[in-house]
Amino acid sequence: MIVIDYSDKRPIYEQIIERFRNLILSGVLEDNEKLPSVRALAIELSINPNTIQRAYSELEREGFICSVKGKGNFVNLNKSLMEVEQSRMLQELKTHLKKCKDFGIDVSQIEDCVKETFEEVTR
Amino acid sequence: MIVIDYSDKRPIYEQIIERFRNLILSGVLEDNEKLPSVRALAIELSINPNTIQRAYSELEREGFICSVKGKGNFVNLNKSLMEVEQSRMLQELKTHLKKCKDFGIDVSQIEDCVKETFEEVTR
Amino acid sequence: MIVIDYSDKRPIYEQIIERFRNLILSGVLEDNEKLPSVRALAIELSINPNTIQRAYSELEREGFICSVKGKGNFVNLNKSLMEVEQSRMLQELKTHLKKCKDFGIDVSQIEDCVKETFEEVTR
Amino acid sequence: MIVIDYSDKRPIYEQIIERFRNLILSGVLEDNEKLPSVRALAIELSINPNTIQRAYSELEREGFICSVKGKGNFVNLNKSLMEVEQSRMLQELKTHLKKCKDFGIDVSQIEDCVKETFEEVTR
DNA sequence: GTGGTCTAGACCACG
DNA sequence: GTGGTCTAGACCACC
Repeated sequence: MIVIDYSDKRPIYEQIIERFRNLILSGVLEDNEKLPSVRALAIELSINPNTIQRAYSELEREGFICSVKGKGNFVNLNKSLMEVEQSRMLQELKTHLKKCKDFGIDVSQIEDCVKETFEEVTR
Repeated sequence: MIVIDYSDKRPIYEQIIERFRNLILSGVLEDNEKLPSVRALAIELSINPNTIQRAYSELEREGFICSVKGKGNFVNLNKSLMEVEQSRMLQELKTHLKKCKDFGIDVSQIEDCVKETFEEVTR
Repeated sequence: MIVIDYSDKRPIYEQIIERFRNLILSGVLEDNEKLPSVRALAIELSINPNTIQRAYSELEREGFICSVKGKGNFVNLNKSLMEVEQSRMLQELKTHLKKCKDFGIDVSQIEDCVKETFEEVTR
Repeated sequence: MIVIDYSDKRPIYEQIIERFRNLILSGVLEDNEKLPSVRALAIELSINPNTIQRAYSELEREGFICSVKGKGNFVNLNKSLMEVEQSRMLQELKTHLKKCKDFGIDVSQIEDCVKETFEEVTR
């Protein structure tokens, strides 16, 4: 479920955070579903439990999961969170597009990209 | 011309690199144009000259500028470099679009974004 | 009567203790009134009976309830306990007010707060 | 400047956070002032640098300080932050007052408390 | 068993 | 010298 890319320059805990965020927002992990325990995941990924702990804490702070002492960590999906996240992504996309424009990339190339990505849905 | 954002978590030298790269690729800095000297820029931004030096070295390594001993650093724009950069950006865009799709963002919203950005060109 | 808030970071048993303390001190639960049995409450809240037991034990130790073997747990309201509790709350309030002052909050704002809260009594 | 209370049940890092928050919001630490370095403070308080680091990270996340790699941590006071914090405190106060009311504490006692606290200002 | 905190000590990137 | 990340191993409270 989770893969660590050691060639990635970002810290491990951040990779884990992003991965879970995606799994939750894309619906792979359902609401209230239990996440692997701190220790179990640490062993599975052969990394230190502290690193997992840190990732989970951050995810809880962001409202993606809910951690209950003695019980575990649970997915905490709520609509408003998804909306916030989506608008954040669109904002990022705009910045990116602006940069593409500045670099002289043509609209048609962008549109091809979009088509290509979203046609995969119909497959 | 160059602004440092201390709230930005990226290292200063990287901010400078990205800024120059953009200025060059977007055509604001013309081919063979002289860049500010290491010392002058360091004073202007009130940062360590080593940091500027590091940015310039990296830019030279990437082929964006050309450093001439005793004379200064000069923009070194060449076509193939631009093409490489453009294809890199499109690749990044694809990754981003894929993520948008996973998060349930609609194609129409993306298309609106694209239109919005590129209509600014005609203004 | 009792609600558990899993997003609350305090342990469950403490939430239960506080809730009962409030119910007793505010007079909702009358003197000598019988509390729900450990097992019944555990089932109702779908939590471990041990947790309820721990809360009841603590409440007994503090003198708020009285546990009678084979019969159940009963509210044990006595005047001195209320006075102790009230002075503790006033002490807490003072600490809080001190902090408000340090943060530059004006007296008038505090007074408005007080009025607002206690006017509700007359409704 | 910072004192750790080991009898306090809250974690050390939280005590440090709260202390700095107060020092900043009450104006003892001025804007852009440099905080003690992670290691220096750790030695001074004879605790682990990681614990200080955690406190500083949290303070940065909350927007109270700004940490710059290789330079240090700096106070980052902005008005909106203070307003948010003040309204948060008033909200807390309301909750507290509500509880006092429920426990049968008289308005006059509260008002005495308020007077007592704010008269100290004129001393 | 679970999560949460802390220590000790190491390594890295940055300025 | 600065902050940031990670590991190893420990202890605690909770359920």
